[in-house]
Amino acid sequence: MGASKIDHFSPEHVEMSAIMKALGHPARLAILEHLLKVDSCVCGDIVDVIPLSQPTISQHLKELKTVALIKGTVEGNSVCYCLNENIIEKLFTYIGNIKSTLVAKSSYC
Amino acid sequence: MGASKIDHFSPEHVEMSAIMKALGHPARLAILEHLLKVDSCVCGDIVDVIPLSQPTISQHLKELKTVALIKGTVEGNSVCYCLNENIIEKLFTYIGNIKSTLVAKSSYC
DNA sequence: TTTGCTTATTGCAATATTACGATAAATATT
DNA sequence: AATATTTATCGTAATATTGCAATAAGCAAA
Repeated sequence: MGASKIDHFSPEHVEMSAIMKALGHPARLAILEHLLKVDSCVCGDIVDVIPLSQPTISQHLKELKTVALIKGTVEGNSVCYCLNENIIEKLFTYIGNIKSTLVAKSSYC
Repeated sequence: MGASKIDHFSPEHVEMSAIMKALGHPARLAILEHLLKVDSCVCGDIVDVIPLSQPTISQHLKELKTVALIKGTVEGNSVCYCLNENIIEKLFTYIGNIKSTLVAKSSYC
């Protein structure tokens, strides 16, 4: 096969894993942090900052957009990208739940 | 090409993205949550709980082990898997930093 | 030591990802 | 209108991932 059998898993697992997967590439984490660092959302400069070609960056941005980790709004000639706080929050909450359940549990091996 | 040019990115981005990538599959999230739910670490039953074959589960476990999200200790016949709190904590901290920076920033588009 | 049980590995097919050159599409400027 | 600028898409090659049947490897009893 090759494709993951996502129909066998819960919607929450499918959604969360898609978000994690989108963050599962150093370039996409670098894009995320760049968007965080830069004050304005004007974002053609991502290509200048990250050592990958313009088409590749565009593709990575698309993947981040697909899971709604970022939003992009057209602004004249260029496109302004910025982070979507909601999705980051969702991810934070999910990991936080795992963490606290784990701490409460304290059965190790 | 095809392989990601990880040598172009910071060690932190490489490490964090590897952890995220390991969680970027519904089966691996399901494994994680199962380990969290079950009180004992005795874990041959993952195969019974998740609708994938034994070799596939074994492979997913290996990926989680590679990034140290889980630990596995041999226990007689079987292997006992459990979560590694440190890595979960690390992930939580990383996302938390992004989140709080984002909140403090409040420049949207 | 043979048998059974549990987990890992191998080999392979199907599919997905990564990366980029070439090119298109859309808007700005001249 | 012609040109420049910016971003997206297409096409393609290289590599990685996903999944499983078959099989190996390791240990526990009998």
